[in-house]
Amino acid sequence: MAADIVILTITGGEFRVLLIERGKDPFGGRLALPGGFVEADETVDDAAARELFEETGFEAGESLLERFGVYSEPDRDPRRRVVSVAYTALVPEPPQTRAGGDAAETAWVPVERALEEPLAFDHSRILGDAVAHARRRLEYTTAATAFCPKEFTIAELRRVYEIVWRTRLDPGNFHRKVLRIEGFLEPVDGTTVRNGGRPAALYTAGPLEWLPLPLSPAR
Amino acid sequence: MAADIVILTITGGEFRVLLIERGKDPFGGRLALPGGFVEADETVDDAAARELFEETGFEAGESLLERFGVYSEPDRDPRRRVVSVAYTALVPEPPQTRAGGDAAETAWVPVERALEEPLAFDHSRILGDAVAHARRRLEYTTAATAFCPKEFTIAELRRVYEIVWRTRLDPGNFHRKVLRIEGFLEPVDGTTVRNGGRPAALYTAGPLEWLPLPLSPAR
DNA sequence: CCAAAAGTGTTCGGTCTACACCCATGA
DNA sequence: TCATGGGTGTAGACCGAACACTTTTGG
Repeated sequence: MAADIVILTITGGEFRVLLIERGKDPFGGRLALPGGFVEADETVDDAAARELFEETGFEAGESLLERFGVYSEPDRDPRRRVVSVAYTALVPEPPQTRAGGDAAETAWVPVERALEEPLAFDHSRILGDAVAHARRRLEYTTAATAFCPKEFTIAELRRVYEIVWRTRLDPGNFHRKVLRIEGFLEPVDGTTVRNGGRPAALYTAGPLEWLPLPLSPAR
Repeated sequence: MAADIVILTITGGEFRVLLIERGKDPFGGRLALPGGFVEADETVDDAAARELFEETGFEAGESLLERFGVYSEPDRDPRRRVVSVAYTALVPEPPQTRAGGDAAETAWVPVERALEEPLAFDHSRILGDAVAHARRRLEYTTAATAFCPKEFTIAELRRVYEIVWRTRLDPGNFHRKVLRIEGFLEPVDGTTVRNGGRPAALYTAGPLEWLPLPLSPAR
């Protein structure tokens, strides 16, 4: 039993995933997803949270950690049978990745590029499923706020959707649309000018999890 | 590694789940979800499909079989550690349950009642999660057609939503709403009067999986 | 003053709700 | 002919897209 984790973030205007360069065979030199075995006294969720912390320093509560798949083909690991539970973690900003633990090289790779590259094991398939899952989650749930810092502006939230969906959204309409959804955003005092222009109001994520209607580009 | 399966259907105007009375301890005499261990040469999905067939005679393709959870608390089975992957199967009509295999008693229990009753192991929690999952799936996907026979009328489909959501839907509006969603329903020749009144047109499920907008009761 | 980003107003067209009404069968 | 459920028409409320416009900052 193992937990593999697809850690996604947005930096430099790009949608990125954290990959590790494998040192040893099998697949030595290839990029792979972070992951590890489940210990005897922990749940699979615990193992995923532990793995996330080891790689990024984020506690589970500071990110959106969600199981999305189970990979159990008997020969997916050439050495022996390993059933893997796969998770996505949506994290706010790539704090410099800690080159600790396994001492392997880690890198935030743009998702587009990672999808083209052949990864170790069946990780290409897992990554593809994870990205599809994340895009759908943004559509139906409030998951997008997990990519933002604790306090964020509506425009920053909009940019998350624009980058993940590769679309353009009308700033004015988006503004009203998200504010009308009760429980999505909670206002906080203060404004910021960190994006230039007129000072923008700050918000935090509200308690709502499922959107009452999809936030998709159009109908 | 085990697969537990929450087999849901609609009969007699009620939302029901297939439960098995356990013969042996632990939890002898209690009701439990069907389930079994994963063999060395199969995937977890295979194990779930096999279990479904053993209990109901349905092939995986004739139902909507979906993984929705992983239960891995180290002490969830008092005998030894068992990590269980949980599935929902939405099936059309309860063909008489085959009292084969384990020779245990099986019963289609109304979901409301099953949720109140204490089940074996952590199966009450699994059932609760499964029902919540199924209700949400009906909202966002075309899953409801899995409860209908191969050819069904729009009113039959409407009744699925009404029963699972415990609501009333306007027949006329529902009719137009689902027909307008491209890929949801495909017309077939012929009509039926099996529900009385004016003959109703027949449809089959189309290729669409995710609805472009939630089919919820109202906004 | 200008550029840039935030946020508001307004118009137009489509969609949903509610409910009236017609249709096609069996009894 | 009536009861029953299938299906269509329609008016009004509501909502979303498009886009013009105002606001508030930094340079």
